Amino acid sequence: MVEDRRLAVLRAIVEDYVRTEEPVGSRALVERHRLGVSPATVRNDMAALEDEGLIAQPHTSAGRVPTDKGYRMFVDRLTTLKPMSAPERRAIANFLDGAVDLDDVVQRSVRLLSQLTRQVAVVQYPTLSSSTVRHVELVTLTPARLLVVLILSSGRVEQRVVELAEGSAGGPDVDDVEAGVADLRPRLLGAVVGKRIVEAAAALADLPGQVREEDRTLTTRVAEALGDAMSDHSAEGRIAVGGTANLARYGDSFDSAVRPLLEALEEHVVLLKLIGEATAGGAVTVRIGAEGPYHELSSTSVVATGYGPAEAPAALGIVGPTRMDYPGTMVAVRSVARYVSRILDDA
Amino acid sequence: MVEDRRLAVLRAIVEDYVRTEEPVGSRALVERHRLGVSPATVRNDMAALEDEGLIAQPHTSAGRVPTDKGYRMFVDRLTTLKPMSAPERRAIANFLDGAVDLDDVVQRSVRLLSQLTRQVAVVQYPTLSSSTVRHVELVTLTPARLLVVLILSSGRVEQRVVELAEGSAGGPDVDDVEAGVADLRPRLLGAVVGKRIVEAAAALADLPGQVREEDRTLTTRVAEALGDAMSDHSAEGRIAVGGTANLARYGDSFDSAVRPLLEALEEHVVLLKLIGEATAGGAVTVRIGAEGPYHELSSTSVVATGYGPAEAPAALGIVGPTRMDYPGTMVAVRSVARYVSRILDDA
DNA sequence: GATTGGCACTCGACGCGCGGGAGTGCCAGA
DNA sequence: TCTGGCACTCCCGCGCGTCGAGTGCCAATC
Repeated sequence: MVEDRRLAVLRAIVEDYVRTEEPVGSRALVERHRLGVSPATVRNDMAALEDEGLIAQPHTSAGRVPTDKGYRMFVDRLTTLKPMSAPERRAIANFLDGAVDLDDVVQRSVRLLSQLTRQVAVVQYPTLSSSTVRHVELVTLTPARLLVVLILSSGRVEQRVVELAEGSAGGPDVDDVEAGVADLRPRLLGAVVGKRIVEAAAALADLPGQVREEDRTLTTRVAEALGDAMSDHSAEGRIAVGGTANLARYGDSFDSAVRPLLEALEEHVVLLKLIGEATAGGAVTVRIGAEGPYHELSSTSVVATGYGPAEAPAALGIVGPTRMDYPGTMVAVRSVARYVSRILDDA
Repeated sequence: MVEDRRLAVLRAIVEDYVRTEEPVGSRALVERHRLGVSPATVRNDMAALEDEGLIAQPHTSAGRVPTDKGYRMFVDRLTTLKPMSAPERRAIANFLDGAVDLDDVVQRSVRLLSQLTRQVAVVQYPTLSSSTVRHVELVTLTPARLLVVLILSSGRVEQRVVELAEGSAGGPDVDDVEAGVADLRPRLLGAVVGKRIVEAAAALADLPGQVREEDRTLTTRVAEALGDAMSDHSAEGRIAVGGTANLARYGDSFDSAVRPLLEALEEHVVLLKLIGEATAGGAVTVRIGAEGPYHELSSTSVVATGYGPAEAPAALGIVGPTRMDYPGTMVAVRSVARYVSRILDDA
């Protein structure tokens, strides 16, 4: 009973503080939330909540502010995620359905997510480790230069340029190269098409032994380039960031909060780590304030989730101040992730 | 003589103000710049400069600050660009030489530029209107779905998925499609390979009439997709932005300066326009404060230049506060543009 | 035992007044 | 044309007093 009301008070404090950005006092609380008790009672509850470390006051005789622990409690115990309204869902679907290719899907997702949440959005490109090789194309640009194009089932295309000239003085003969390429092409396709990236990469190693002596250098170079392209983008996905303009809404605490965040946003590796923990399971993960390893980001929270195929999920989410609308943000993140997953399935 | 000294005073004011970020007074000026005259004389010069609108004082009895017009004069008449030192050049070369493909070149350029200038860097992807079609590849993903890959001489790769199923109830027959593709492939290559994008797009229009009746739908769809891919990225280049963290150094005037800038940075069209004026000629262009059409950006300057082939240059540059080190920034922009151009030539 | 009203207390926000000091403008003399 | 001197302006920082929101605690009440 009493315990219940205390949690209600906590919830009210979080909600008001998120809205007003100002410490909230006992009177304002009872006025806005019909708690059915007097300010004095709320004060007692507040004292108890403060003892538990869930709220704090910036200075004596100021209102209360939720601590990280308080937000955590709020998110874990006090949040019920309402599904989005039908019009909202339709808007999301419309926005994402216009995408023409994978790049576009990611770009649109970032944009959408940042607009929905009014925070900085981060979307990881789908990881490719589980995608398969759809096609490989060899194009001779010049006699001494070969373009290798790798097309994956995810729709992703990687390309590498292979130099053949170095070493031999005058560069190789045009016809030799063409002949070599013609010989190599079917073997290459046979070796890798349809396989998962890891397996395809392994199969590449055997290729040089299977071709004519004079094509060995060519084959080795091509295999290297392909292996490079495969490992490059299977290991860790690239990242798209959007909605940086929302940082301008960080009213106070600019230096302490925005500067390190701007730096983190450029360090894609850090970002990846931040949102990457969220890929497991279907749930939306929330990291609040200093809970993570980056103490510079102690006043920012991360709301993220995985999307895409269950066996190789990518991450997507937002980064914002600890003082944020968690329920709304979580719903938005979840919705976008679902729609993007669906689109990727269809593609 | 007198005129010369006045300009020297202006230069000194600009230099000091850029360094200290504070209005500069007559005494400090003579102390730091060995002008050979007394503060009183400098004061007279300052009054004259103020009459000409080149400097202003934030309030009575404060030091002077350059106006946009003052910066303009400084840039136009008082700036001699020193070439970068050998080690600096080598550092740039090293940094850019590691790039593996076009994307990487652009990414690295943005990064390099933002680090050199400590400003927000913007690099336009090379425009493709003048590049030629190197290769087109058709890959059947499923019987009802075809992947069209367009490879350009610039190293850029575009892809589109073509749906064949809609309309016909059960979807087309596998063999039919394969046959159609086999028939189409050589015609397609013959029609577009080696041509500039514009010409290739025109040639596409004639294709459907040249194939067998039963392949007409297929051909039309493919031609549409290719045309789409061509026009999409020939009209206006994409843009890469980096060094946003440098915005955190905007000491004062955060709301008035950083917010609109952050917004502009997300509007790539606006950015393109900002730096795009700079493509003509080899020179570095400087837009100072409100000289441009965007009055929200009245306290920011743009330093940009063209790079790449003379007949179809792309733009690259930085955006920063009007109070910036113009000579240093201009040299950095110029150097990076030159190196990138060279790399693109080689590739 | 929980709740409530009352009351003293704390402490930041705000407005005000007041030197100090940097910087200017102007003038007379060199 | 330059220079030293001098009066003037006005921002900045400081200290002070007031105000008010908010708390903590206690005794009374349900």
